[in-house]
Amino acid sequence: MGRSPCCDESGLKKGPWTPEEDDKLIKYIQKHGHGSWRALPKLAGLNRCGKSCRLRWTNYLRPDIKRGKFSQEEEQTILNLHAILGNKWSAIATHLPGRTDNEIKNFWNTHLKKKLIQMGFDPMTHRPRTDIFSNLNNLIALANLIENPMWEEQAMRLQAEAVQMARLSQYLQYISTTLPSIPDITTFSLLNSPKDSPILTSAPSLSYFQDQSAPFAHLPNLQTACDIQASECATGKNLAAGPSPSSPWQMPEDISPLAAAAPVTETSITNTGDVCSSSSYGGNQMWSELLDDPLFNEIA
DNA sequence: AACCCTGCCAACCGCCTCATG
DNA sequence: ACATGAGGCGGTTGGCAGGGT
Repeated sequence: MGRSPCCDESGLKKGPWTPEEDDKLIKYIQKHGHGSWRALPKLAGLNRCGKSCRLRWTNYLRPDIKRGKFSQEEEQTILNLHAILGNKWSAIATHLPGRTDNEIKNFWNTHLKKKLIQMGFDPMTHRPRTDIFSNLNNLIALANLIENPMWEEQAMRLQAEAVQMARLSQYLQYISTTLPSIPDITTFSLLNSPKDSPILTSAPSLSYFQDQSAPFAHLPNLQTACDIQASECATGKNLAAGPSPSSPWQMPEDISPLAAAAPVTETSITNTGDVCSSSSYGGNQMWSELLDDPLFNEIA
């Protein structure tokens, strides 16, 4: 127990790594493997603590690391997994080959968290924020739309089309990527260590995804709303790529909520009375939550 | 040109878990 | 059962780069 003393040792170099140090570390590990990280710095001729070497290797020097911008797909996966796992960056990283937990954590903190907040979602719970200020834009948009039925009609139509495309995409993705492992619930169970997994501590059943306690249970169900048959997707078999169609994040690239972040608050509000409205950003449920919010009632 | 602000990301810190004796 | 060390993890920070004034 207790913290590792290695970094407290004086005389060891800290801060950014030089190319020479990188070179030494790479050459040593390529030749001998990392073995004991604690012993490695001495053996490799580095004036660093083992922890620093390990971090440098796992986060930067490892040959299988994928660098550069996160793809839309990766972004989607992170959102989906974060909704289930929370800040379990290492668990999330296992589903993004070539990405490190540190990189994902940074990406989350600098990009995705902000996007969720901008969209009116709580980045921790992935639920619509119900405080009045975070929904102020939604309220304003709603007020505008009430006075503009033409726009509403247009938006409803567009959104219905988008939802159909999303479902089709999910279905294709499901067929192409997940079909070989249909009975394999490990897609989900892998998301977490066994002791933490709600799946494994309860009966490992697909019914989990329909359970109200499931992470996405609070989110709108596209299937019932829009009468599109893709029930297979609803089982959440392709969770890493998209937990279930009930997730607001489960969208193809071109119409992902993030890609469409700006119009979302408006289009989703537009359809508050439409059967398809729940397909984005919480839809009816989001508004019922908002309207049920004591703060809202107090102001009203 | 100089300064300030903001965003980004590599690296560090401190705690936790696990393995071992 | 307990103590200890090593590795792993998530949160935080420091410094750089780029943009704005």
